Amino acid sequence: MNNLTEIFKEKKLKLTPQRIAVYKYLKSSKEHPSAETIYKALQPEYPTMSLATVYKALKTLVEVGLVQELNVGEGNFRYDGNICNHPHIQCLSCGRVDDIEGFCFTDLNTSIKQYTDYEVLTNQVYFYGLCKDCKNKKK
Amino acid sequence: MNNLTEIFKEKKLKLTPQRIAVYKYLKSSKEHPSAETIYKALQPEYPTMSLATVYKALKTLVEVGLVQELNVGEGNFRYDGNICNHPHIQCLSCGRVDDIEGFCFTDLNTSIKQYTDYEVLTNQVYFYGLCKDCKNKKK
DNA sequence: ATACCTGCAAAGGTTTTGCACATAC
DNA sequence: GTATGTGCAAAACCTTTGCAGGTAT
Repeated sequence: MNNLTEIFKEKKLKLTPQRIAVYKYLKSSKEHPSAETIYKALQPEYPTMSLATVYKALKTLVEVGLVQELNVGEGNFRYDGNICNHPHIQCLSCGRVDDIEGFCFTDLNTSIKQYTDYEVLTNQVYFYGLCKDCKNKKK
Repeated sequence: MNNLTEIFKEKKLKLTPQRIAVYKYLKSSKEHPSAETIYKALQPEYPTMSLATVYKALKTLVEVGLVQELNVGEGNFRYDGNICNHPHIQCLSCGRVDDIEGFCFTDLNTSIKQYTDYEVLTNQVYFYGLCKDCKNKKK
């Protein structure tokens, strides 16, 4: 939350209730929600906020580096309030997306250098499988 | 090409000129084209083929495992005729997508097991950076 | 006071769908 | 001959945009 205030002040962006709400929601959630999901979740508390505003707030937050955009290949984007570089895993059965903690792939950028003539800057690693619940249901 | 014939026969799918053209194009290309790109590329030789048919052909090819779908986070899908599990890299400047060869991440599924309660099945690894051409242009 | 942001509605881009006709088997 | 696939147009999604009015600084 302090990050938000500082960075917005520094970049001369306005700290509106809508932007705060979106950021707060992302910081408190581990669900990697889509814009639509965020919009619906904030609806009760911010009934007048529009979906377009959610999209605009997300774009701004991504631009200033407070939030990261994920694309697990569903045809839409998801957002993550945790900006440190960590892999994600999606359940092929129920679609939920979880963080994988304790494993950092930043060093991969270095290991991959010898296999490409690109200047490697970042990476995204996605795993796919079956979550605990869906595994149990199958039994 | 033999794969295509065999698998389609086995799954009782029809081997139409359109499906063959899409598959052949993907096998011959290293560009990881989108549906639109494939459609335009095949236009001269198949002027009556519709974009919807390209989409349907791609869906079928992905379903039977002859082609893989990529999502580098552009808001659309790209397709790859090379189905073995390899990482991709996209240029943040010009948007091109290249294969990274000589590096296989299948063993990552095993190494990641201790960090998640999912049953890990597959993964997708994307790198982002600057390609040779764009690096040189900047100088 | 004013530059920036919101909310609405409309537009833009990608992918899917329904249906009549065509074609691979 | 029949089930499946194609081509067209329309629809369904997700995301962006333009603009008038509102608000944080």
